[in-house]
Amino acid sequence: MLDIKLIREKPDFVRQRLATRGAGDDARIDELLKLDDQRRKILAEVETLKAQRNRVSKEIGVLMGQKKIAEAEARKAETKDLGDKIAALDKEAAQVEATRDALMLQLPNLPHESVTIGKTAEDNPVIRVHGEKQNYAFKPKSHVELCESLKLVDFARGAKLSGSGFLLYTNWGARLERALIQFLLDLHVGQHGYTEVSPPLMVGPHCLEGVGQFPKFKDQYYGVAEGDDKEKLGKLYLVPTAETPVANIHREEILPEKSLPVFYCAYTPCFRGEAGAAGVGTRGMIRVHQFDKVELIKIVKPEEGYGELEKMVANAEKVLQLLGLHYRVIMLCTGDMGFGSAKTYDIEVWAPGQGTYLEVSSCSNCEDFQSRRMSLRFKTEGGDNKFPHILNGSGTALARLFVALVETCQQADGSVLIPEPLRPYLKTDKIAPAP
RNA sequence: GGAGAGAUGGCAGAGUGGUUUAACGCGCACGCCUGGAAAGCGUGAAUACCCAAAAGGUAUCGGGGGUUCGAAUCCCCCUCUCUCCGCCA
Repeated sequence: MLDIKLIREKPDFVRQRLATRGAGDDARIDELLKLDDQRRKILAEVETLKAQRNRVSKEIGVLMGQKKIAEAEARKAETKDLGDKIAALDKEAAQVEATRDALMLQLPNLPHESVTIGKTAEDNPVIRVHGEKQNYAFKPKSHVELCESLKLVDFARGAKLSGSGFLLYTNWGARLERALIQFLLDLHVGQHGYTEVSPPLMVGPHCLEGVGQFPKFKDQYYGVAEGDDKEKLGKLYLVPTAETPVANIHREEILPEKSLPVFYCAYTPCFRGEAGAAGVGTRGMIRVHQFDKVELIKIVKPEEGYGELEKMVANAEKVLQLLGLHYRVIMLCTGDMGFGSAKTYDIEVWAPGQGTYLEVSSCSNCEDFQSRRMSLRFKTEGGDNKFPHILNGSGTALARLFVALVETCQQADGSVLIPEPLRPYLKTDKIAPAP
């Protein structure tokens, strides 16, 4: 959520920054300014009336204490209609405020000034490249072939259970997935200073709203567990990413300044509807409805936000470096960035069997956009309350890391050679076809 | 799932319709006192919003609604916590 004061004071600046995303939000800014003005006028009026009522009520109390009943009754009659006026204005103010707030929730974050202006993914600049595409003495197979021949994933039976886009990992495939999760958690917790958390996999709508996934992308997520009484319990949603529960851990809190920065690391499965997305339903593991991910979250002071973003990207890159995978880091241009982000880097790993780069990590600084939405603040030593920057990054997404790993490490004989750092976790150095 | 109890400031805890402007205490910050500290004394200290600012005002006693001139207090609904029973990985 943007700062209403910023919109009030610098509407042209806000309009101009929003325009770099490619959406015309001018009408909405105008509407917001109008509603904001209305609300303030009503408030000024109703608060004056309330002050008057409070004063009279107190006087009546004093008269009652002095047993001057007749006088008290007279004052009561005098102020009888004050309450009706107040109730009407209160209602009006609440309506205007609700409309204003609903509109506020729909406005995306302002891109940071360092972000490249652009429209689509083609405008995303490549920031750096690590390693290079390997040469194979044979034609590298796709992960689908490798998974079938090595019996790592049973695509057909996964689809039988839950439809296309759901994976049944089997035998060494299941073990590789588990080994990767463990490897990633140990790396970030042991080497990079994150604290591991294991959050609920279902969250209320307020958490999705807090990180900016609601209200705009409501049909992307799986709603479940409506409970006995739908009206009563409301809906819970399967987490689309660990960011949703973990970034919300300190919602509606005021943290002491000395408790910052907070670094969290969490493994969860991620559930996504992927409604209308290209590639769902095709074979393979590139785009699925459920995948595993290890997520990194940072809550930091505003002045540290962008420094910490660079470190977070480096933490995610370390994963690929240790596994010996070729990748590149790109910056998302203004038109391609997510709703809540002010600046985003994507890490794309090379998958030789696919002949493409796959996005395995997305690291964003949302600045105070999310902390405003969830009302998370910290108190400075000077006693001021401020909104911290909240950062999120994948470290990394698993299904695609799995793909890049088996495709990159495949051998001429059809086996997959396990990278050194992963061997203690998988307890083998090679996955070979059954004889 | 059943029964009961509860939710008040950083903590603890009074407060059953009107000087409550939320007592008393502990803890915290600052000041006085002191060689320095403790004790003692004094002052301050929540969150959001309105107002250009200051002064001031409004709201908030788990959340929402109601009664009333006036609600922490009375009524209704909800959420959460604790105890006991049942069920259960």
